[in-house]
Amino acid sequence: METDIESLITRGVGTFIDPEGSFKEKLLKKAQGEYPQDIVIKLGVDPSRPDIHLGHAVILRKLRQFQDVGCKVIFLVGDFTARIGDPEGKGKTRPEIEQAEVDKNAQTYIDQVGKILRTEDPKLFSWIRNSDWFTNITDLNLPDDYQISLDVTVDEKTAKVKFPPNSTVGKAIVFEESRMQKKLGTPGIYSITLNGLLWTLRHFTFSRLSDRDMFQDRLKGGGELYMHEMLYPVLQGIDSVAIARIYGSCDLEIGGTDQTFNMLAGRDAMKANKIAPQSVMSLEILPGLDGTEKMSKSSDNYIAITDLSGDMYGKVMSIPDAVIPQYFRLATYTPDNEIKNIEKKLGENKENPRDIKMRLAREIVAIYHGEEAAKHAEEDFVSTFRDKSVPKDTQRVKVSSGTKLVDVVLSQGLVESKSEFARLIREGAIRNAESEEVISAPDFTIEISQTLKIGKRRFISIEIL
RNA sequence: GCGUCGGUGGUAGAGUGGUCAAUUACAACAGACUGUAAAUCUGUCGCCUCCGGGCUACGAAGGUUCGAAUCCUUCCCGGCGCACCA
Repeated sequence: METDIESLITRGVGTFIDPEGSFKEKLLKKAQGEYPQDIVIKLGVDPSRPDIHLGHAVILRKLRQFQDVGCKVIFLVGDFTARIGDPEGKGKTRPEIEQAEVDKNAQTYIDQVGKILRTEDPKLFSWIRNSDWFTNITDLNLPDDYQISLDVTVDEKTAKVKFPPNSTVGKAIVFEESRMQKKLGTPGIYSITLNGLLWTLRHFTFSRLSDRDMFQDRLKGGGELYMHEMLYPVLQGIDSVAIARIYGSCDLEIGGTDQTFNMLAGRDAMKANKIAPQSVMSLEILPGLDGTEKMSKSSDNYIAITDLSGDMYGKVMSIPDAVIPQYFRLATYTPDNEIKNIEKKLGENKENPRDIKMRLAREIVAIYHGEEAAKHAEEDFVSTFRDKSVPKDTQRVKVSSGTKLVDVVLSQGLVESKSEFARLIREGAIRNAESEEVISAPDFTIEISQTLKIGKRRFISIEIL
């Protein structure tokens, strides 16, 4: 058990800040069933993230391991901070509507996360938005047609009383009803006021906040640094305070290495509010498919955890050999000594790196789609790319005889335009999958059922009605 | 607010009246090769086409001109400098 815990706090970890050693101690006790309180671990998440990829998964998988020891994971949806950070600066807040939106996003997010984390058990998982304590009654601005009513009982008779949405009472009702903390059954509602914010700010200094590398780079480059950007770390810190108030404690915050500064600010904010400061764990960043850039949606070099098993397998196979060990370390559950072994093999050039990568791909697919799917994906990959035959899950379409190939392929979304089709024809990229016979006629029509191949990875099996 | 420099295709970034669907690099796609969708080399890379050409596009809207990404006007957005306020 001790070694598991050790691996839990070292593997793939960039920095682990636990000055009092208290977190590790709690963890060890928890593992032995001797720590009755919750160990609360915070992860800040973006309110608008539809696609979770393996980069996020590094953190999620770590969290899952913490859950397995019995820790409670809190997703902190930074909807408020995202809103003020928004350069569009939509000052008006329409909480009910936005919250419905945020809730929906959070739900799809949590659904995806459910592949990794245990999200069903309230003892092990919970989530909350930070607008819950950062938004005040006066921030509300409700649409005029919004219906607000309250059951009022007088002399044992109950009636629904309607209120104008932007009246004080109307806002108060919405405010009260939209508190997530209330649903979590917390004893009191924690809310941050200007007073509270300033109190916390007394413990921060300008030099420390502007010390952040990112800020320094910008200042040196003659760029601007806005006040609200400087306050970001403080607000995130206050989130930790809020979590501690709502859930009893906030023992650890986890994030990517790029979040280290912000997470450390949380410690200061907590100390300022006389709360035991959280420990901080930052995890190594997983490189993307190109092997150099950080895996991210904007670089389009990511493997989404919702990717189909075949795509996922193929994408893993496309990573450069150099990052194989990193992927094993960060994206699989392969034991550490096993990884050392793999690194050794790669270094000695004894085993074909392709085979090692295939194992990597298989393990990664298995995490998200199961062993069975991983096996299938591998078989498909081998047959498609090594033996150059048709994959099993080829897209199928039925057309009547005489239909133009362009139309089929276009309507099936295999090419984006007729121009692209013409190009592919010119390049000799379209061929019969079995006979390898190249189709070179731009106006080729479908007369018999056949399976066609466009390039290396696009397949379509066409059947005559 | 004043001044100044900018806003170009998926991204970066040339182009400053016709030869511009727009140099180049990256990304992407295809072909060859291979150990894989790696690397490398070659090609393609707005849309439509009866393959003659047509249409749409260089922040937005107008204008000048035979002709505008390129010149003018207004507007929107961004960088930088200065000032005002505190």
